[in-house]
Amino acid sequence: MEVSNQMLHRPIFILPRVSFVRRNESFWEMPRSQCVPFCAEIVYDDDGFEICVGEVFDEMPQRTSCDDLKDETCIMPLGMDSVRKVFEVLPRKDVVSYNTIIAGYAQSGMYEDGLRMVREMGTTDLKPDAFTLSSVLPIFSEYVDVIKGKEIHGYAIRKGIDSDVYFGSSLVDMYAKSARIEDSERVFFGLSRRDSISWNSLVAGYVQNGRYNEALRLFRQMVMKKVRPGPVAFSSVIPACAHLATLHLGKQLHGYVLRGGFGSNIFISSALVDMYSKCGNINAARKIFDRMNVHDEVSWTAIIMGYALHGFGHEAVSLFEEMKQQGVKPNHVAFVAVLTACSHVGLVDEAWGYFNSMTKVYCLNHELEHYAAVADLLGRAGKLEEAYEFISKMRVESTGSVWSTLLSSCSVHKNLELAEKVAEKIFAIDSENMGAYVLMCNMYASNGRWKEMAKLRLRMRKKGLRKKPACSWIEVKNKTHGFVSGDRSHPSMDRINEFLDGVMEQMEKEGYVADTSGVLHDVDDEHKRELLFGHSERLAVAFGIINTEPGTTIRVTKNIRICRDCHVAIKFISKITEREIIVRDNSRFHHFNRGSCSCGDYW
DNA sequence: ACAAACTCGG
Repeated sequence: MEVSNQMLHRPIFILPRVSFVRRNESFWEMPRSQCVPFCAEIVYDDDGFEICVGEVFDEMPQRTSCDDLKDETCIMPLGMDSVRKVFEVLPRKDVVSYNTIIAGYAQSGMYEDGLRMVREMGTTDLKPDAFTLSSVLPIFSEYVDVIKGKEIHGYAIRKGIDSDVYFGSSLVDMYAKSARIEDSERVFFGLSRRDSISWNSLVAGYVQNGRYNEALRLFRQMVMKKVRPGPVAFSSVIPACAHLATLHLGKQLHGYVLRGGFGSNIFISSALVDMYSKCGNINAARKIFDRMNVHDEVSWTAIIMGYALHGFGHEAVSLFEEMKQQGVKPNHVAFVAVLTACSHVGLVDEAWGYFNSMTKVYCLNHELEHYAAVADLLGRAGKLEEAYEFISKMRVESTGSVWSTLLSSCSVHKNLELAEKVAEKIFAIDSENMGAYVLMCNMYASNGRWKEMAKLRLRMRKKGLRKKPACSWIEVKNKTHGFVSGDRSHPSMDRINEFLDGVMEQMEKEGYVADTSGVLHDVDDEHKRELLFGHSERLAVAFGIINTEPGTTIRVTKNIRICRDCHVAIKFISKITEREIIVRDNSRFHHFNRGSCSCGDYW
């Protein structure tokens, strides 16, 4: 097989950072009888985590020793060279000895050698069996070579070994890693026997393809079928909670993990750190991080990114320094995290230092993500021209998305002239970039340039592009409620409006003036204000307040950036109702408390 | 045979 450089550096699938929990598909809306809780809630105190006893305690997995052993015992593996020497002097080679050496090569990442052995095996009378093929398939998952993978699948069908459990799991994984999740499903549901690894393969596959709801649903099915999830299952499924920002599910999984005795597994702990921070609880994330025995670059990155997301850039930067001090070498993801942290608080000089140290000290290439982070940083800091120059001179091919960040900065800093220039760049690369159309429409609207706006809208319509609705969601009593901007179909709509009207009066007394500049429509101010009041984040916040005890923290997640006026309004609401309100938009958290926001209005 | 972190924009 020919392996080009490009194949080795295959692109990672680009997945949405936040997914909306589809109302009809979320499984926590299943009838109570079908709903087996993973365990009771976690309780926090100063000493750490306590678990309440749940109703299905007896069903919980007991501590499995092998996982903990792996971390503590040091087994010196034989190098592949020695294995090869032993293999070569074998007087009689059979399928088993071939399988052993092929698996050895595949697991040590020596793919070419592995494949060579398969070919060599073909020249003898020996025929590859299910074990051979399960070792070979991961090679093609790694290369995302679905054509080769399918050849093997076909061969297995002819040999009648395609329903083998071992082989089936590799096959599910191979299709999933090649972004063909439907094929994974087909294979999985066609298996005559499934073990915990086959279940895990599909759960992990769903997560890798951004199908988080499906992943959670399958995980639940697995638990209900009494297939006990092991450590690998948890490290696959917890990220799904992180992406969906479903804190209560994540907490339940955490409880399950502790009971199963997987608490010291570094994969799971890192996933939990990430989950808690993405769900808005940075303190819990820190607590788990501090309790870990060892930290690798992944766990450091998770906590650094967590602080970055929450706007604590200085904390993030000092953790990055601490990581280096402890001898953990930052990789390119760690740099993405620290640059993001700088960008969220405007640490321009520090960011340049890190950006330059990547190539000069750590021999890491600047990748698109790093350029994007710096471009974003410059844009947010108002250095629009500098950002423009920077992106133009990038040493990787620029994408519409990097320009989009700048376009957004132009809109924040109200620079229409540059915005038009940037928008043209975007449309040249990607003529169907929705974000750019929407932002430009917004900018024309706020400048009262209705004619240009109408022209742009016509262009959009001709291309058949439609604006994706903004939506927000909130968990109340273990149920997720979604709100779409302007959508009045929620059963509690009357109470929500009543609440908002009441709070509005007080807000105006305290000096709130609606900022209607962000409203896209050419309508009078009164109507604009009404539109603002239909914004999804406001509906979700209001719903949360009227349905929870006084003093409860409100956590809302939104699929796009929080609107400027809503940001002001929620500050007032937090003061008037004496609530802490945490809004997660697509790029960060806003902690509203006593009339101010943790972002310091820098976003 | 299955596992953790990844920028920005709408």
